[in-house]
Amino acid sequence: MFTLSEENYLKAIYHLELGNDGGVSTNAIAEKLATKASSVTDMVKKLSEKEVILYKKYKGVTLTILGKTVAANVVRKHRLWEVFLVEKLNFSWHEVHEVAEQLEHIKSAKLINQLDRFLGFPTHDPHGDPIPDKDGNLKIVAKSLLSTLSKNESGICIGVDDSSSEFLQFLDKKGITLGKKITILDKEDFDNSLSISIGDKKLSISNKIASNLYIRAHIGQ
Amino acid sequence: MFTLSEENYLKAIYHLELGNDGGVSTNAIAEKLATKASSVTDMVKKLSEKEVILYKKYKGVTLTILGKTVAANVVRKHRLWEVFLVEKLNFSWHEVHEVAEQLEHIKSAKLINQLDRFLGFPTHDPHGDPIPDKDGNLKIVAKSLLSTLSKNESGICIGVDDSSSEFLQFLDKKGITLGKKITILDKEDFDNSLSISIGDKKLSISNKIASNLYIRAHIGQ
DNA sequence: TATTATTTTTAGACTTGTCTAAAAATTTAT
DNA sequence: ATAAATTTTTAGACAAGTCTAAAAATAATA
Repeated sequence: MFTLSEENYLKAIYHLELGNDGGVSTNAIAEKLATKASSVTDMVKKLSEKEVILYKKYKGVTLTILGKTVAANVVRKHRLWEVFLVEKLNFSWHEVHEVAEQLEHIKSAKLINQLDRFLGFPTHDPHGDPIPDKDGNLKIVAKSLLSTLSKNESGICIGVDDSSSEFLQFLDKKGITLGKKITILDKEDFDNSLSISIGDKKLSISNKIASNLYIRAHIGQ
Repeated sequence: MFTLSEENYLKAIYHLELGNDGGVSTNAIAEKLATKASSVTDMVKKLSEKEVILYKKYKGVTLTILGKTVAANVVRKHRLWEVFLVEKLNFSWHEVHEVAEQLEHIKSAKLINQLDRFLGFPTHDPHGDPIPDKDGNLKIVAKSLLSTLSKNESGICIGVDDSSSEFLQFLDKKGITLGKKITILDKEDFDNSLSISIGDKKLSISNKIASNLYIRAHIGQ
């Protein structure tokens, strides 16, 4: 069994490993968890003894199979709860993270299995991130940034890169939500801003926005 | 804001105050929380400084208005989650306590308000205990122990006194659940056991069982 | 490659919540 | 009302998780 703190470390390392291939540095973990490098060193020794990570002094860490499973399970719980909050309790997608951070640590296999069933076995959370299955495997969907599409191409909005509360609230305001079809009407060369159609609306978005929206390719009109 | 441990102490004191009128003793709290009296003394000092309890050395404690509100809110969350687990996730009433003990500490006003709405503003948990409202008030329903009814009287099963897992599982097995109408068919003088009808079944129960079942009076047949 | 800069670890301290053992206060019983 | 039993508090210790400051290792640079 793992403490709340241990679970948070494992989750942080899990996310960092997905980004950078190879070992995860002490400083990277410290930054992600808003803690100090010395605290990370302490915890990393403990997790190493529990055989959920491999650790060599000064060489960073990697998750073991066991560690990956534990971490993926925390992520699974986090994302299932996010679905619950949005689908059943009418939370907006920018409000769910903080609460899911707490709910992800509730310990009960039956709870999470029944929640999964209750929600209809969702595969993605409200931000478009995949929900690991019971064994920690996740279904990767080929996705591109909206900014990489060309004029007249279109796709379905399936996720965000930046999931900060500010960005999500911005998208809400513009009416950009998961599952909507987006078509590139025009691209401006001088600032790479885009004219797009979404639903029955047309709007103009900056390249920065377009570089934070993931799109699944969509054939046909 | 209160820590998990502080919330558990407040909840224990809250429950003990409902039982015994007057101050709650250090030992009573220690027993309820399965901890040592010395630990209770430490925590009680801290809670006293936070002005949620009144504490005089050697004289036991009582909750302040603030303390009562905080405690009732934890109980409210506990019981709402229990309803959720039973009504939405198909838990049995004997399985909910352990999970609700964890869920009751999740901090989010929106979460609990929306959960309340989602569940249809329930007034009682799956064991028949009242759910405090947002201000900590609870609706007391006049109730009697089944063992106090006379022959040919009947009532609706509205709760249990002993909510141990074993007792609840026993009731499940016998088909005794909340909301069912129970009629006393006969009382045996020598051991105070009862013949009752519940639903379309007849069964015999000991006095011990009958002294752990709460009944709301039910006029007419 | 020698020196500087950065990263990581160690050493020691602090907080929270707990414990044991002993002292003090209160209650009970003779 | 005094002694015995019980309850409660104090004093000191411990584990988990964190911190600061300093030392050690690694990486970068001239």
